Amino acid sequence: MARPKKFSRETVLDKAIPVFWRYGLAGANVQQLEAATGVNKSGLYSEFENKDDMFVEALRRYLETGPALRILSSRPLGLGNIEQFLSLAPAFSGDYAGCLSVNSTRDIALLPDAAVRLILDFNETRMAAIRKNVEAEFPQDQVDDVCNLIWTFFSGICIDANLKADVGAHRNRVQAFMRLLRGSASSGRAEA
Amino acid sequence: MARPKKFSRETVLDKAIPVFWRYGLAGANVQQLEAATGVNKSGLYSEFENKDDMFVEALRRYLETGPALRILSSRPLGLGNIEQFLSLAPAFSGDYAGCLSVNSTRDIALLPDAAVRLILDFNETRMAAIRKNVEAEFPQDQVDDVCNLIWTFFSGICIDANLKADVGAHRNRVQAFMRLLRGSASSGRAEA
DNA sequence: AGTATTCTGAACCGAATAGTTCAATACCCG
DNA sequence: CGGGTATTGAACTATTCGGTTCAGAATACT
Repeated sequence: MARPKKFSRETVLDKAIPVFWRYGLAGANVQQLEAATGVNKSGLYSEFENKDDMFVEALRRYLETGPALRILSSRPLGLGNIEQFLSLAPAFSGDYAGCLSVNSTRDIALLPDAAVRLILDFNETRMAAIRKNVEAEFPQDQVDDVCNLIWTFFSGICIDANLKADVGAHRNRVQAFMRLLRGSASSGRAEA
Repeated sequence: MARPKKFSRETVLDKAIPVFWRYGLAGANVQQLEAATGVNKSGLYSEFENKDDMFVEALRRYLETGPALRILSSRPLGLGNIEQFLSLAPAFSGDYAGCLSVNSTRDIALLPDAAVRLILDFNETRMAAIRKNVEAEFPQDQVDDVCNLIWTFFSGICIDANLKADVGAHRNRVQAFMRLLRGSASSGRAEA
């Protein structure tokens, strides 16, 4: 009957993600999005409202398909999951590293409301997932602090990844941080 | 003889800094810079080559006048300086928070070479200053790791500050991190 | 007042931008 | 083959952008 779709919304978004990742919403232009997705401007604008919409949908897909929540909810809960999260959630695949969501918090002043909401909402659910793992290993009165430390550390890793995507250095840093956390966990329980 | 200068290069840069800080190089436009500095476009372009140049000079001035190195080299060296650095270096003055340099590493793909060099160079000297303080309190084999932790934590703080500039939460996070560090320092020395 | 300098305002330019439109074509399937 | 949809290409608009130019106003000193 008819010609079938050559591209799916999802694959287009997957290819648009690295562009926004690297250049941000303001820094990315439609030509780059055409080149990266392999889809014509006409095609893009038939699938998305505008560049902002494209960005929001890319960010949504990024957050939905990313490994963070899956990693953080795997059993058993505990610092093992945190280590996995810190190791794997900031992607180090080929060209780009870090995290689109963390990068985007830097651009927060320029983002459409929908994107800001996505970021804030996901920050909450991600933090809740982190917390469940922390609660499994730390006394209650330390949980807040440890969660904040983990999140801050994660953000720092992601930003630094823009500068140099060095897998080895990344692993070392995560391990050093985990040693610190584990030391704190055991001494914390010893005190309790 | 002649009309004296109404604005100085330095005050203009000081007023331009928050604009780049908040919107980034790509996200800031000349109109915003005019409004923020109170200087006409003609005036700006008589003082600076172009927008890129304005950004580079703003970043340079930011790094030169910022408190980081001063804090980190005050005597005695040690974790006290680190705490001061983490507490004060990310500015929380009024509207804007975080750090222009950290924010700019997110935009690294769009920055002029001179800006990239500024960031990398200052990262090195800043890291060297951090290291001197760490060496005063940690056994040699832990120094690298601890330095990386501190820097990563700092970056994380700065990025998160774009989202919510909460002075109280900031202080709590720094203190929690310092507790962790101090615990590690004492146990590290005990082991040695 | 006269003069040298600073600064502004506004007009202007070319390039790049996001976004629209539509005719032409590629494609699949019955 | 032919009908119908997916996609492209290109032309086009409108806006914004960075950047230039320059005449004239503001200012301070002699």
